[in-house]
Amino acid sequence: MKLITKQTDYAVRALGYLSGRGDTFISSGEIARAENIPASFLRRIMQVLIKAGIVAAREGKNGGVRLAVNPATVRMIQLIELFQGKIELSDCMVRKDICPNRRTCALRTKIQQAERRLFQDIGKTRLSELI
Amino acid sequence: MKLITKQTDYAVRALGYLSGRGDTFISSGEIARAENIPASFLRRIMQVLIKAGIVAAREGKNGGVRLAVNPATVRMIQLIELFQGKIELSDCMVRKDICPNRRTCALRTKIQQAERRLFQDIGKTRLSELI
DNA sequence: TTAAACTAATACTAAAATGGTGTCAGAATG
DNA sequence: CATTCTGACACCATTTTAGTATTAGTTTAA
Repeated sequence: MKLITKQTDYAVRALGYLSGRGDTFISSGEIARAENIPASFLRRIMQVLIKAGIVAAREGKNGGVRLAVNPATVRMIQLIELFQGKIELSDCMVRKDICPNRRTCALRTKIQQAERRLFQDIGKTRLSELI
Repeated sequence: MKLITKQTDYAVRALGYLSGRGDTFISSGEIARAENIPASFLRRIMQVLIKAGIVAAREGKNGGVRLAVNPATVRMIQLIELFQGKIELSDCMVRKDICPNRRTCALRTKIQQAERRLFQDIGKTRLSELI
């Protein structure tokens, strides 16, 4: 059971790398080499970050990517949801039909409690705190 | 992203059912019907619980399963690890070679914090609290 | 003005995890 | 001895995750 997939992990590392490089555009290739991430995989990851507005891209030679926001405004929960989808915990919260005694399902309550905590802990952590 | 898979979910529901039935042996089939769980799937799940010593089985006609331990001693973390494996969070904690700057990896620290909390919240929850 | 170094977009494949089924054997019971 | 169970697996389908590749288009610099 993994809480953080490679995509999220790679994204954090790439963003960390970028945050140390100011305003200059860095190529995905350079990041991939430096952080030991498969290059084409990282490119796809970058495109997600670009569409999310977290990094900005510049095409062409000497192009690349750079942070588009202050690292203090990027939260782990945003990255996790971007690459792993919303935290669902268990189907019984999503597909309400499958749990016969849903109303009194105590597991559900417990799990929701845990969810709230998880949001507090890794969720609200800012990218700036990681670098 | 899911914290609880169906196997774990089914296991909890089955154990909940058993906990209301005292010392008599109940067939997997009956539990499956009552809790709306695919029968053969539940059978496989029960075998795991049996091997883990959480339920005891009796073969043959009028056989079945029953709780082998006090529900208060069964913790969610045990069930999660049984069916979903240990909580690993990210590879950078497991395969120490892949993260180049592991020593100062701040994500690692944060994630470990979250892990501890997660253990407290759903992990240490007792089966008896869920039923 | 063209080659080189980039991103954009997306299709594709491989591997692993998850969810679910089926079967054959053997034990207990009535 | 037929029925109702578990034991022990092998098998399959689907989804998720990881990773590769390809074609097109943009920018720059020689």
